[in-house]
Amino acid sequence: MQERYEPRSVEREAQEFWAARRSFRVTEDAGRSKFYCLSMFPYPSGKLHMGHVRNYTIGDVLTRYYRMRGRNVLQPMGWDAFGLPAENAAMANRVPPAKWTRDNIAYMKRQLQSLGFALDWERELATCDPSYYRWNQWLFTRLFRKGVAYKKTGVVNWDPVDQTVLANEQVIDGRGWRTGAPVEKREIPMYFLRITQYAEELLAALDELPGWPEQVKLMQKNWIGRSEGVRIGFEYALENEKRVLWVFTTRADTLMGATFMAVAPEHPIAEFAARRDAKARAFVEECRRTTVMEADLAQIEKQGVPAGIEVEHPLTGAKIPVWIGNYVLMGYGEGAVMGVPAHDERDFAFALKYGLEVKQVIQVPVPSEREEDLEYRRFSNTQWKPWYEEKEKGICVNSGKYDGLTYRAAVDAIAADLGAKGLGEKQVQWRLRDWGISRQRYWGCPIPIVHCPACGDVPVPDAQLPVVLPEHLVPDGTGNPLNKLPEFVDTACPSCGKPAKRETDTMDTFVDSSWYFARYACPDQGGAMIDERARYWMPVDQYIGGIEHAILHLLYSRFFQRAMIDEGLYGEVPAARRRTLSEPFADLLTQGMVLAESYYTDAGGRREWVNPAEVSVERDAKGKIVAAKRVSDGAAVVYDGLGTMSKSKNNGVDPQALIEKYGADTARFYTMFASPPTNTLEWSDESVEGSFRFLKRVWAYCLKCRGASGSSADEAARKAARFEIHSVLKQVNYDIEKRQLNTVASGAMKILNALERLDGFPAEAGEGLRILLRVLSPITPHLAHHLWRELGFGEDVMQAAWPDPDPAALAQDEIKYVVQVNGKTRGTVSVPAGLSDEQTAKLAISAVDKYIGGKEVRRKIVVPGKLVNIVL
RNA sequence: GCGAAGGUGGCGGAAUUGGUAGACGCACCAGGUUUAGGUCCUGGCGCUAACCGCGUGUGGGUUCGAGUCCCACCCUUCGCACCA
Repeated sequence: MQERYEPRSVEREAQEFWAARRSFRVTEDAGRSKFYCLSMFPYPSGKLHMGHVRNYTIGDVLTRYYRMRGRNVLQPMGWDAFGLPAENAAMANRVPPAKWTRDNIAYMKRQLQSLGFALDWERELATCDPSYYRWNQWLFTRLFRKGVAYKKTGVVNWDPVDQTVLANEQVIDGRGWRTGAPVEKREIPMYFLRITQYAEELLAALDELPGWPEQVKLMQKNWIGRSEGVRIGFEYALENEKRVLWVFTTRADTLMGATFMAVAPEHPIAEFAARRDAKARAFVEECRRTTVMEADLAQIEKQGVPAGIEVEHPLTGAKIPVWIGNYVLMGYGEGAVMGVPAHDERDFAFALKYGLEVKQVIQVPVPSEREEDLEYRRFSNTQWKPWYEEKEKGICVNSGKYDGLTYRAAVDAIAADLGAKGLGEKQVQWRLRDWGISRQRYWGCPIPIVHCPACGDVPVPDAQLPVVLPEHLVPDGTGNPLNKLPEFVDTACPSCGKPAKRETDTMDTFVDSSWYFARYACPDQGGAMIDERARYWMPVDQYIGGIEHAILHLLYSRFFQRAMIDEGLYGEVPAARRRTLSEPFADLLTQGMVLAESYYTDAGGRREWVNPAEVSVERDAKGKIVAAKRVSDGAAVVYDGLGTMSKSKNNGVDPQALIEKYGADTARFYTMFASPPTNTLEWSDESVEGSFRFLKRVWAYCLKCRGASGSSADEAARKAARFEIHSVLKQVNYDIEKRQLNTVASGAMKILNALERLDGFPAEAGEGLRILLRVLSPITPHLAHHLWRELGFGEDVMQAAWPDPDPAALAQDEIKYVVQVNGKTRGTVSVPAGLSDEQTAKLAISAVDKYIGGKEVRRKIVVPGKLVNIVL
């Protein structure tokens, strides 16, 4: 055994051992309980970052732990390989995206392997391979024929100079990121997936996902956004034709207070008004230009113009003016609202600006005296407070036959009356919209549709799949290069055989990642999307990834899983199994971000970012940071706080450099030890050093232990050491099940501390060391593997069973009690096991005699095995 | 604005059901080995001059006993945001 711990050779040797034995290959085994442990697959951006290391280490620790617990564990890896960065890199370097992507995959795969993850590489997949994406296409054609996929026009960001579609993140301050040209909204035909068909189920099933963080479930709930209300029709006449303007409201009880209508600028009425009236046209035009991002909308002042139309109140027959309002969203409800200024904050602001009537129809119990209500009172000449500032909904007033009704009763009555006239019904509205999957991009999965002048949009038949993406193209920033490739575009109609044009749009890359987890079960399956092996492995038992995917990726995957089940891809699924199988990820762990400090030098207002590794800090006697400077030249640097690692702030830590300096095991140990998995991790080079120091101490202890035997430790000391080690082990086993991996790492440290306190190497030391190496093996697998063999404990620590504490070791002859007087801790006392509470209390009183000082003992509280509280 | 999570030493963080607050580590201090430095080893380390004092964001409460439970408030972070 080497004197010094040399991670490089230890890790190479262990990795060769695993490779030679194909240690991580897994097959289906009906006789064993399966555990599918999955980390979100990476986008092959070039090289691994610390977030990857953290993510994959968490997954690997759990994988190795459950393996040692006897489960049949699958942990695969693959590549989310389509996407925009490859096109950008291609433009910058004039390299085809395919080559750039595959080079990156090769490099990052070596990095992952150097970290020693227990991955079954025989299941590796990349979404840019035709063998993978053909099944995107295959499923799409199925869904298209069923109507779950369909075509309609959708709004995109259009760069008029490059003649190309921009992603939201490519629009900066309303301008194209490359050209600086003002971005336009443009309507183009797109393909959609009818995720709304599953809205009800996707929402309801969230309540049956105990393994998901509440936060994520809530975000999904809000995203799906179910609300109950009433759809109300307002009749009007236009060009001698009777029409109805429909609105949706959750507050039908305020219908009697509607004094105007507001429609979205994209609403047919607005478009009609724009054709007829110059002012309306100008307003609609301006709205189209102003913004693409919906979030900005909230900041803009409410504005509108009259549409020149009046509608009829469905209950009173009163004439109500219609306005075009910039605050009305076309994409929600009917794209039109009834304006009830007295009881809606937005309607009120709008009415205030344009002098529209305010009519109170709800009475709220407690009048408000608050300052901000005064203006309102002056305006409306009433003595009450707008309902939206109240928690209660109030009762109807000024509402004729509805006066006195509460919210629920009023909504029911009004809905019934509207229903009788055919001008309203109760309705459930969803915020969730259908998923537009068309991307006017080259580096993605081609949408398998052929446009035929005679037959229309024809899905490509199975026999002609996959529609292979040509890989030699280099985009130049002026639109999708597929459009300029006649051999791709020009084809024959699969239906009639006449000349036709192939669709050149590709799919949103979220499609690729919505089912990859199922494909890992059977990546070699050439004849089907998935096979019976997916039935064995699905659902994923533990999914691990970033919170940034809390909504889209996870929601789309939940949708896809259901669509795939409904397509019969999992065969006949009994109802009970359907519930568990529909949710692709039974347990979800969202790991926190990796943060680092950033520093800059300030030379005349110009910041130069200095890498934290090049900064030395000065501390006072208590360890507080008082100053910082750059090591190379002593220049003073300014601390800029913690943030995500980024190139712009020059505060990144390169995993590769870390591995080269300390080894993979230190990188793994540190990322586990520094912080609980779900918290942010604040990077500290000194703390990395501390983790390395611990691994060196483990090595040194094993080195000493190896040749030695015998001990001067007495029986009590040996027993105490054994008690401590097994106590720590009990805690470790509890912690790992609850995914608190930082305390698992510190538990390993505690075991080593206990071993080092023990003189010599009695049998208890050997036992403790076996426990230590097994506890360490998921976190630092190379080190544990090497030492396990060096000490002759066995051939392969991974094959050893995970340790459980020995109840005999945890049994004590004497129990230490904490003694409190009046609730304050005043000492401890050792009590032989098996004494009565009364006897224990007597011993406790004698131990803290001087705090009692002859006063009367009024009560004695004994918590068995823990403490005694003497109340005077 | 709405929603969620969280405030514990100089720092990261521990503390199953209320039961010795600060485990484990970093930083810092002292000593030792080596000595050019680092490595390595030993000890100390919430505040306080000290205590039988004070301490888990602030103020109340429940309890023999509160970081943990209840009420009110303050602050931070994250998510959503004109969704009718």
